[in-house]
Amino acid sequence: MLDLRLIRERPEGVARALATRGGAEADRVKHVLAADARRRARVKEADDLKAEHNQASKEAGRQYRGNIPEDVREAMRARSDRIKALDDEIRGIDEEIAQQMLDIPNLPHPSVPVGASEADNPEVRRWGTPRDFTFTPKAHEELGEALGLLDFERAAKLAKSRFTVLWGPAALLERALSQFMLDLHTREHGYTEVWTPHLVSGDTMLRTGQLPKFEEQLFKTVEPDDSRTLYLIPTAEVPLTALHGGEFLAEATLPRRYVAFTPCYRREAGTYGKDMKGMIRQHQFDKVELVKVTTPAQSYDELESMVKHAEEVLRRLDLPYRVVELCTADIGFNAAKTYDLEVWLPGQGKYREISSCSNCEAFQARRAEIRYRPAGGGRAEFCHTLNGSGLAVGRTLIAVLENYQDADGSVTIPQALRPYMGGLERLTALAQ
RNA sequence: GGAGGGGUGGCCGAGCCCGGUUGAAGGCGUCCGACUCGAAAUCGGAUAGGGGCCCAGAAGGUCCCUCGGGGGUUCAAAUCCUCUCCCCUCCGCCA
Repeated sequence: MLDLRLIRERPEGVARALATRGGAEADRVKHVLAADARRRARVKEADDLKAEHNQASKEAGRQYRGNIPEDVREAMRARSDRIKALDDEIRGIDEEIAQQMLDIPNLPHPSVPVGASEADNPEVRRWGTPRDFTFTPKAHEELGEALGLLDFERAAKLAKSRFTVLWGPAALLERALSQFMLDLHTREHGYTEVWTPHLVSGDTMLRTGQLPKFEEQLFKTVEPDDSRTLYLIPTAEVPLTALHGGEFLAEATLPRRYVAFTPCYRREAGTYGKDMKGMIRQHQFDKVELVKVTTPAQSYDELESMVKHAEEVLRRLDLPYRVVELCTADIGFNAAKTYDLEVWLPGQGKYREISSCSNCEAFQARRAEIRYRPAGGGRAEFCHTLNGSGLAVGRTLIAVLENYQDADGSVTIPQALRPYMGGLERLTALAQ
């Protein structure tokens, strides 16, 4: 959520910045502005009336000691009713404003390149050299199925498409990757590991910006009675960021650096036909997620280091990748600035997203009311929140399969993972 | 599922039976000052959040709202009624 005060003070600037994202949200600024003006007029009216009423009420109590004459009562009741009516009206306007505000995306940071589509995302750097294959590298789904390790048919039988069953060493590889990443981030990068609920309330989803706008992307529970429905998390960003919702953090305890391994559940509505083969785009996938809660002053330094932390995973696995900066048209709803990590997939012959690291500035903190108290005293301020994949485990598994495949269809296990796989050096066809 | 207890300011905790002078005692924490070479201890003071208006703005002033959330009673509600959410304890059940 944006700061309403900012909209009030610099409406054209906000509208202009929003327009670079390409959506129609800039128009909402006008509506908010108009509603806000109406609201303030009503609030003033109501407040004046309340001041009068409170004063009179106190005096009446003191003066009549409980025996208030009927005519005085009558007058007071009338005023009380008028106040109630005004409050109702204000509440209506508040809802109108909130509804608009909740759908307005974050403002891109001034450094974010203006662009019209993902084609305008500039490459920041590249690491590693794609391997020179002496044979035609296979796509992971072909490779995995041939080895009997990836099973899409049975997954579809169990659930539907966009699910995968991992057999034997592939399941182990998924687990090894997860643990490798967690160890790296907790032991070397200073993150605290957190285990959270995977089902969260609608309020939590609202706080981190998933609701109300992206409801169709979420899986949710169906409750037998009228009790609250819960949503399956689409990313651990949700529970990790909302962790400190409504809290005041001491500045000395910032930045908070959290890492969580969780499954992620996404409906992938509107992506029919996209990435239908293999396990690139799934309804369920594992991810090691990094989240930071910082002060505004250090949030952009923290973004740079977070990207480095995610990159380190790929470096240790010796997987070629590049870093791109998302342009205004491509950054997500919550983000002010985002870097994507794209790993080289020989089977597709291109770089594919494997991590996305964003600084959301105060956008989520304002929704979730995550504040900090400045060290030198003074009023509490909203924190800045950041999140990044470190990394998407399923896609990392794909990258390992494709980059480490050999001519005979087997796959070499990267050195860094062997300790996590009982010393296993190679994936070969699973006999069964 | 049954029975009971509770949700108050950054934190802890009183107030609720007997509605008004309590936006809220006390403690902790934090900040400022004194003392000190410095610190601790001690002493003095300050310290909820949000919103409106005045002010160019800050400072400051003033008013309004908020005692889990909604609704109600009342001139007046943290205090009474009601619905609801959450937490805790005991019993039962299940893992």
